[in-house]
Amino acid sequence: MYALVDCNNFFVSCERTLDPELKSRPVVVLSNNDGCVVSRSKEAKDLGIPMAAPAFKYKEIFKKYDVKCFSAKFELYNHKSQQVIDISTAYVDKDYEVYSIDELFLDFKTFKYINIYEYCTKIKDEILEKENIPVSIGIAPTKTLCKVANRIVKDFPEKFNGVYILDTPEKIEKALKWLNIGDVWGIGRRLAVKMDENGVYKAWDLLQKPEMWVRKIMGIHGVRMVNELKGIRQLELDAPSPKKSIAVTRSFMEMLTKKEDVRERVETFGMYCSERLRRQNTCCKMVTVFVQTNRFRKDLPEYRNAVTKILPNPTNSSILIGRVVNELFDQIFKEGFHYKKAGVIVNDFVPEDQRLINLFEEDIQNLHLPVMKAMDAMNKKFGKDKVRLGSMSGENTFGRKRLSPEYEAFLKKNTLKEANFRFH
DNA sequence: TCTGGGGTCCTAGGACCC
DNA sequence: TCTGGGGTCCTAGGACCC
Repeated sequence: MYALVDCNNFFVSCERTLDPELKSRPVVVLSNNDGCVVSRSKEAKDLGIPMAAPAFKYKEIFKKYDVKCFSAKFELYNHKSQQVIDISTAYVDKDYEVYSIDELFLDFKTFKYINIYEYCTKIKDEILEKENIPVSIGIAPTKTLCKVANRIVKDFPEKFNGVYILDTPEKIEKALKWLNIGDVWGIGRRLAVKMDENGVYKAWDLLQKPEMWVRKIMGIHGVRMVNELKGIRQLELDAPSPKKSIAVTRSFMEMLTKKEDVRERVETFGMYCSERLRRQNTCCKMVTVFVQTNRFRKDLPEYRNAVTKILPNPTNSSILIGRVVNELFDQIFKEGFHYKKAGVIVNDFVPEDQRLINLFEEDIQNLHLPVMKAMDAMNKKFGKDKVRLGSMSGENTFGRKRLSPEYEAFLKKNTLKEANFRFH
């Protein structure tokens, strides 16, 4: 059996660990620029605030019901995430997969004589007691069914007390006849529409369709999904793997019109990409830069463009990537537009020590690397962006509201102790 | 006035090889 | 009139996830 440990409205729960007053009140966490709702407490969900709701459209509701709003604090969430991972994985040794910032799978294949339900209840209780984070645990023979079990826990809180196990064909059938097809893991908006058009409303209905049909409509994913729902394992635990692409992209609080302002932003994004490359000891062979205007402002001229360069030599030097970013930026920037968003994406990675060097180009990556690593070490010790390149302003042009005293204290305590995290 | 950010995988089609 | 057969690699776009 697998178990899926899933933190309940994770970012909101993290906020509640800083301020117990928030308990049982409506709380939401907002994205960058305080633009969208990205986490909602149960009370906020009950008010009808949807996921990804633009905050400005819900101002009235926030005010009327005194919904507490917070800007996202990723240092905190990553830290809490690691605590939850540490507690959970102590129960299974090596058989786990960190699936996202708030979810992990545990594998109980080597546990023959324990009561998994009781065991998971202990995990849940320990996380709540030590970290003050409520979690739901779904147990089942396949990952996809774990998702179903987890859903059941969340939808019937008074009935299942945080843990549910799908361990018999009868329970599985009942669950699949209950679950809407759109809520199956792997069915997104597009597929949900197609399913509806073909009379597939519940997860169970999908199992009644011929394999050829599933294959045609959904591809190989669909065939695997059906088997997983039947309890036949198709998805194993994935080992942690280095990333295949890294992106740093931001919307700006205010639209930018000056070329040099936008340039400063993309250069900074390039440096963050370089830092993350060095953190996993890889170099990239491709760099992409994009810029775009505000797609919601139909009254202003729209422009979006992106350009990619294949590097002569793989690198993770902030200086070299910065140069490329500059060059690409000059190619696509056009005067006369109001820019709202920009980003840098790097991909096509090779390990730092296995680079193939172009015969005809000078290779200066190795000259830069010691300086870069020294910079990284200092920033790790003294805090993000303390040592930076001259082209970075060191200021974020996106807004984050004033931080609470509890959070300032948290940051201070954790400056020297970088949370060991990995974005999914 | 105000609309997030960061990933992965699959597939079809084109370019190219012998 | 008749126009092979079998591959690989790359890319863009679409779908999904959190």
